[in-house]
Amino acid sequence: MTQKTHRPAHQARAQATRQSLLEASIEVFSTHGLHGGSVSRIAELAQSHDRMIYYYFGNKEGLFIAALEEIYRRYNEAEAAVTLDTSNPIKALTAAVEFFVRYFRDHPEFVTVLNSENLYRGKHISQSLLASQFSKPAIGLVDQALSLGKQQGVFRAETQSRDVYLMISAMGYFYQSNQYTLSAFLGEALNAPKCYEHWESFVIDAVLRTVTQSKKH
Amino acid sequence: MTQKTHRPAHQARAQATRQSLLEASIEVFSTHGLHGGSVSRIAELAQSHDRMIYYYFGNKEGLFIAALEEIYRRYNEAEAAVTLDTSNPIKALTAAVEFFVRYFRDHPEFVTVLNSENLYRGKHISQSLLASQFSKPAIGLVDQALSLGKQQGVFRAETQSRDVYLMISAMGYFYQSNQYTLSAFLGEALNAPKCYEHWESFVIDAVLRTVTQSKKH
Amino acid sequence: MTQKTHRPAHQARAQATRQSLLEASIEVFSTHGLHGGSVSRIAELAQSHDRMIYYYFGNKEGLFIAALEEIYRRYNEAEAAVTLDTSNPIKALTAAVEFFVRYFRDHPEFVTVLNSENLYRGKHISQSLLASQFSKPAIGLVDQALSLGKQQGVFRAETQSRDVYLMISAMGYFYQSNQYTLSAFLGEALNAPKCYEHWESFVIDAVLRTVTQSKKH
Amino acid sequence: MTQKTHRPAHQARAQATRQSLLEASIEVFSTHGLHGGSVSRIAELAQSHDRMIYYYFGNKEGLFIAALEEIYRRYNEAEAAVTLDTSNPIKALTAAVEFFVRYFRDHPEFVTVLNSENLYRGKHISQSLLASQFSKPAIGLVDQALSLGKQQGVFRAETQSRDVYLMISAMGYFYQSNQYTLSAFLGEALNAPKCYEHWESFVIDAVLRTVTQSKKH
DNA sequence: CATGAATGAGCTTTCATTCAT
DNA sequence: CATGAATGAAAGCTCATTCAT
Repeated sequence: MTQKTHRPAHQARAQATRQSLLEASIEVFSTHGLHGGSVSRIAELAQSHDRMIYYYFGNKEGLFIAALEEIYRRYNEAEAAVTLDTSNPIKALTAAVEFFVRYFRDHPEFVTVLNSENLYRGKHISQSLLASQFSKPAIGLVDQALSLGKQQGVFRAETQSRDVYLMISAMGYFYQSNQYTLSAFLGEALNAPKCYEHWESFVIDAVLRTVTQSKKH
Repeated sequence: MTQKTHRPAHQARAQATRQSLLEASIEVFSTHGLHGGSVSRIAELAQSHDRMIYYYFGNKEGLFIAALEEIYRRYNEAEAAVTLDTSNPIKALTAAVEFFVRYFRDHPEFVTVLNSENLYRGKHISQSLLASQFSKPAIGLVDQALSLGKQQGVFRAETQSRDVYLMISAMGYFYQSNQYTLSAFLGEALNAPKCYEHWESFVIDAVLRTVTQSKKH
Repeated sequence: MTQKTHRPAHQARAQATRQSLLEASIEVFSTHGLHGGSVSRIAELAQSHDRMIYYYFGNKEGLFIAALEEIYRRYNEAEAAVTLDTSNPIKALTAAVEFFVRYFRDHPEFVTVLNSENLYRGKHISQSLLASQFSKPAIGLVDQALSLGKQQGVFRAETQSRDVYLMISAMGYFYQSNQYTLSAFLGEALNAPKCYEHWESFVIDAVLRTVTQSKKH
Repeated sequence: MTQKTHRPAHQARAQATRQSLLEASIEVFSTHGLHGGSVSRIAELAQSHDRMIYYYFGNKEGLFIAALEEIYRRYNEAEAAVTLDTSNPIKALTAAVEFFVRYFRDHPEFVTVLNSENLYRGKHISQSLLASQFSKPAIGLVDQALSLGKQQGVFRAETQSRDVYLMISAMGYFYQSNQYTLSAFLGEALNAPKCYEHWESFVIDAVLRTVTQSKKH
């Protein structure tokens, strides 16, 4: 019994250490990549020790997998928190687009860590046991809005949720992911607020035009 | 003067060494990133020596800049080689989309090296003197097709080439760049030919619907 | 007093833990040496924890000393279990030789742990309090056989038990200890049964020829 | 041509670096074993840098293999330098025994490095390309003396060089290799000069008695 | 009696880079 | 134009050990 009274304090501290390492790893991996981010820098940022990374995550790769799972978890969590207007499919789809575009803009670490993972050909996500959990609900938001619109005859029946989800993701993700080369290429700073707003409305427009029933008569 | 007479042979060999190092660096940087790709591996792949990298490119960063410029040069070159059907704007835009989507698919090194550059916030492209050369013609293909369509009243006048270029790039690039995480996420292999074809036609459809004049009366 | 009543159960469990750690340490030290064998591997093999090693043996060196004492104890125990034919000195000496040669063959951990101890110049055995206990009876077996032979006038009087003991040990130990380099060196596998038998009979022959009274007239 | 005049100085220095690292490795490996001896300690002792070990020997294991080959080379060289009295087989065999016993005594690094190699089950010697070179001449000395004695009818015809070589090696090697545990065990310092001399004469006596034709009539 | 958490020093190895010829 | 030699910093990881329950 004495053990049980003591353990919580122990575990709380342990959990704090683990969490700060995980947090630090996301920060470091997202700014330097898997290879560029060193365990010592992560440990330092977490105000812990290299050794603890091996204690909690086995090795650097294990930490990267944990970081990957964590950013996916947050992504899903954020998506699950969105509630759409179920009466108006256009409003609903617009809200969905806004969510994705803004999520990528506000979470650059999601974008860069995923790029790292893709550089290594997805070898870590395939090792993750939690990955399958995340795969399901992801398209949910788009699917919801699309189904609604199809029912009401506003959206074309043949449109696939998967394609629209990819379209939205692509346009939101790419804009954030490649902002530096694009800015140099196009000669304008893509991260300027005005620029962002313009892009967001363009994406909304493009998506709606893509899924909406053409008005013929 | 005597030097000049036997320079050519020298220069040819030197150029070959330089070129093979550049080629090898694109290969290595694209598969391991800037940090993950080591100079010794590049030298080995080029069947040359580390020292030569410093001789020709100053340092690793200089080599990366050169690699970056090279893949951009090839990208522009490929784009310049495309000739559009100037009579039919829809055909022309379709051809442009096909070019971009296929270029990203067939040149994964372009995609991964650009991702590396964006991870480092575009610090190398901004150092490049040749970068400005590449910035101009890039949107040309899209602009050409779009202008044509606008003239003929097929495409909406308010559509901007920049936005459409970004849309096409995003959809082509993202599909290639994130194929590994997406495949895990969606539960299907995105690099399967059928999958590719489906996506390509979806992108064409989406782009056309986005730029086309709605048929009202 | 209450403590004493439930001690036995506690002690039995404790003894089991201690014993399994000791056993595991012999296994690990004998295959990896003192430096190469890590406490974590020992703890793992014993299905216990690193911490227990410090609890029971103070530190890694203490564990090594205990392992050393244990293999010596077993060696002495095995020797004490041998009973010689007291009527026939040649048979007795032959039996003694067989015991030693076979003991080294069947207990490679004895050989390798002793090699480790000698690498460190006997610094642990000199710290052992039990070491003196083991020193006495060791030569007993050889001494017994030799004395018998001397009494009967079969063995030369000037032969010293110590020298014959060393001779037997050397030939048995070296064959086992250096089997890998010797096998590479001689081009034949010394651990083959036939090879072993040949060597054993050669050792017996050499020892007997060394101690036996020359037949002069 | 200019290159050729410069190279020798280069190579001489390089050879010196390589040699000092090799020398230092023998020293360190022989006193601490393969695992216990660290590359940094070796580099320090050689007044060079860790990095140079990897430059010249690939890795730690490569250095160990080189060290192993070197001590074997020296052993063979020393043996090849011995010239036996070809007229007197007893003198010749005595000289051979003396050589081996003294070689092990005077070259403890040979003994300890070989012990290390045997701890690792000969995994390095089997990787060595030079190993086969050393295997041949090794028994030569014993074989020479033995053949001579057999010709003259002094030594028994059925005695095998291999067995006698092993016998001599075993008695010389074991005495040196296990001197620390034996000293503790027997209660006397085996490395005392008097002790050594006694053992040497005992070995000579034992070997001669083993191979000599019994005087029957 | 046992165990999770933490620690700091040390390990082997690889890195990008420079020197001398 | 090219190459062997050298360098110092830093990488990922494992080590034996101690602390606090």
